[in-house]
Amino acid sequence: MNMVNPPLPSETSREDKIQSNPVRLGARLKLTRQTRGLTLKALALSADCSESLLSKIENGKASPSLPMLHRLVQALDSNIGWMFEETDADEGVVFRAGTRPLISLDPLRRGEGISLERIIPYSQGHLLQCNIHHIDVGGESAGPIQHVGEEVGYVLVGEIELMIGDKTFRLSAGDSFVFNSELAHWYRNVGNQRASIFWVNTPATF
Amino acid sequence: MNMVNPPLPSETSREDKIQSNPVRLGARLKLTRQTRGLTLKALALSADCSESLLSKIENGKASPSLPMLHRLVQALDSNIGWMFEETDADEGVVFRAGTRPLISLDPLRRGEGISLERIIPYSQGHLLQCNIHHIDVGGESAGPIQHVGEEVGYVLVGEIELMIGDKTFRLSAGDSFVFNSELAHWYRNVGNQRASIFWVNTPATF
DNA sequence: GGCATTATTCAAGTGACTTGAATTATTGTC
DNA sequence: GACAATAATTCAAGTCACTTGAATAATGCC
Repeated sequence: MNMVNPPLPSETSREDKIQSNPVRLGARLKLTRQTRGLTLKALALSADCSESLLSKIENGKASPSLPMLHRLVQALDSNIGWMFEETDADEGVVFRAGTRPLISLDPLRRGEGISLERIIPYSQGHLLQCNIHHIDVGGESAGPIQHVGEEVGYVLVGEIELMIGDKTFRLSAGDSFVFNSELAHWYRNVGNQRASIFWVNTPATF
Repeated sequence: MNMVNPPLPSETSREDKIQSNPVRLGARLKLTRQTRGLTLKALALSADCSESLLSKIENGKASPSLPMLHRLVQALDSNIGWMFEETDADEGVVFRAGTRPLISLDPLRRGEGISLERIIPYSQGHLLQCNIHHIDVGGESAGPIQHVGEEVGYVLVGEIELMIGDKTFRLSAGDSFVFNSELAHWYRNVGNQRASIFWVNTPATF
């Protein structure tokens, strides 16, 4: 190695050290927050920290302390483990039935008796969000998150009542729907068995 | 009808008169602008008007003069006609199983023994494309159309072989996949019954 | 303890968009 | 053609989500 020109000490090294991990963690946190339709302010409030700190964490300019991270994932109704989960964003991913990550949602935020089965893993670089919504008998979604974008779905099994805007539909297995995400929407299992909906939507950040 | 309490004259009526058409035109314009990735400022610049006017037009608070509208669609590389075209894009659309338009595809272009069932009607103004691919026994897709974007799918019934990039997967009912549209992809029915795949992809203009 | 490092906050700044009052065109009516 | 009425357009100010930088509080290491 050239002794006259030793490796630059500052510049990148500092940034890199900060970013090596945090940049991915940050991105994951951001994506999670956006998926939940939360603003920095809102998350900051429920995780009890400042808006600006969140901004820095999400952009890899700071890495949260463990207690902080814990409060964050809690507020996001996620868990620390899978913030670090490895995923392959740009090669194809195939998931077998029954092997997909299952997420139980905060009833207050997302609804009663609903769990999501992830079709598209959380990782950077995905354009779409896709989950199978499993709705227990009598379960229903909470207040809708309204955002720009579009939603498509297909009822795999069960009987549900779906409200889009001011209209109500009763859907059975095999029925499908599309609507603009800005329309208020809400659903409920009205059958006597667990219902499943294959649901795709464009992210809030569009 | 009660003559003592005639319908309220002002309040809503004025708003409604303004909004009746423009609100939809505005929404359409906004969607188009967003699809093009333009900001209000940018569009205002190239259509030679003020940012605030655009905001009002998009929100149905004003309706553009014809010259103005012309400059707008020109800047958006669209045309006035389809700004007024009827689509079910803005209200939700529900399709019952078995009532969806079925399209048999040109074997040369799309493949042998494949027909598509439209989940999202083929009208402009939709962000997503979505179809159920029905593949006859032994049927297979033709050369893939490669474009930027993302694809998600879910095997509803049957056994298929799916190639993504340089990998091959054998999928059964309930399995799902996601991949970047730029990767070459191809599929084939390898079972002994008709196979169906619920398939969503982002348009090229994403 | 003292010192460097880094997490965290506060306050100010930016960019995209919205709103309201003021101005300019358009339109209809006599 | 003139005169209101009405609505299109602009300017300036306001809001909202987010980012940045300097200041402060923790933390860990010697």
